[in-house]
Amino acid sequence: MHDCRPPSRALSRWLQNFESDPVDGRYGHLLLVEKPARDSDLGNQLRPYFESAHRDAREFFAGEIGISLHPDADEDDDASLLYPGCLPDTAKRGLFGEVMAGLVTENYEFVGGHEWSVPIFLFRYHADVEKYLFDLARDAERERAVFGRLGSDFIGLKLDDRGAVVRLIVGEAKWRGELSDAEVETLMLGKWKTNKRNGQRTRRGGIWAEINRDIDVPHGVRQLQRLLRERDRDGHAAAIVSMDKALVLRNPVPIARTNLIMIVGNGKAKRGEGEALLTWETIPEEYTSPHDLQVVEVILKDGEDLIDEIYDLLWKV
DNA sequence: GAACCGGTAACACGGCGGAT
DNA sequence: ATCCGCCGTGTTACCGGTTC
Repeated sequence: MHDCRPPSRALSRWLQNFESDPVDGRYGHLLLVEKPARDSDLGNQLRPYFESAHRDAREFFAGEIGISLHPDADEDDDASLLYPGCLPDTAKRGLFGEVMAGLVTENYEFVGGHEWSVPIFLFRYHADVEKYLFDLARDAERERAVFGRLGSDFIGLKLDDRGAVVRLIVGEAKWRGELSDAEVETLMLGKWKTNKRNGQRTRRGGIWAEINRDIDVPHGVRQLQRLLRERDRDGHAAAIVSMDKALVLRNPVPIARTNLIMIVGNGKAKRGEGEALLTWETIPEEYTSPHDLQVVEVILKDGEDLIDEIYDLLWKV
């Protein structure tokens, strides 16, 4: 289980927050900007949280692929094959965004003031990672791109005092090396596509489209429930039951939901002080879902260096 | 019904050319 | 010279349509 508290003090030293009042009680916007001087020890301060977030998947993949996690396993080579450090850079960037989504959810106050908990991360369901690791373990030369996780990137829960789930937070996390205006627009609205027949250009996909059409109880909830059942059946008995009620096909019991959009990356060169990527004064007009919306933007400088540093540190002595 | 083709989806980076 | 917008690259899986 994921049991590491977010490193609050490290976060407040690292990031400056620009918080704005919720709009209509249902839209929250939080801008987090990296402060000029990054603490040289920051990687170490974030490391326990990242290890906690990836622990389930690491154990799971090691078992599936047939690699021992034991330190004196006598096969030093195995260390280089271990999740998540062995993944290609692009995959690590994506993972970083997803872990950060959990980190900010647990650490900052979001729209509605709910208290969120992230019992476990869903990284083991990153099906293509498993295949990548399997191939890599048998052919060290093997290098290729890793296909992204399908479905929602991140699920968090709000539990009542009996431990039942009363609200979900469903997150979509994106990393981009350069958060230019065009890049953000593409991210939110989708890529330009040209219709071959009439030559018309339209945008397709994007975060807005994805989040607007997402089903109320996404597949990630089933995955989360399976994980809880396997890892901590007794500790989360009430949560498992309440998720069952929401997941049945006939007459499901609805669970309130908050959507989270998490954009993390390097700021564009000509970024103004406190400048946000998305509007915060009003609910973005592209958003049509009835659920509450929380946007978090994390603006870094040379974020790749930090990501590489963190993932190099994980599970190293 | 099986086998094939092309297109789309998801993830992110790299490079080109034009604008500042 | 630098920044920015746009398009192409690589990967797996699944969709619909066409052909045998």
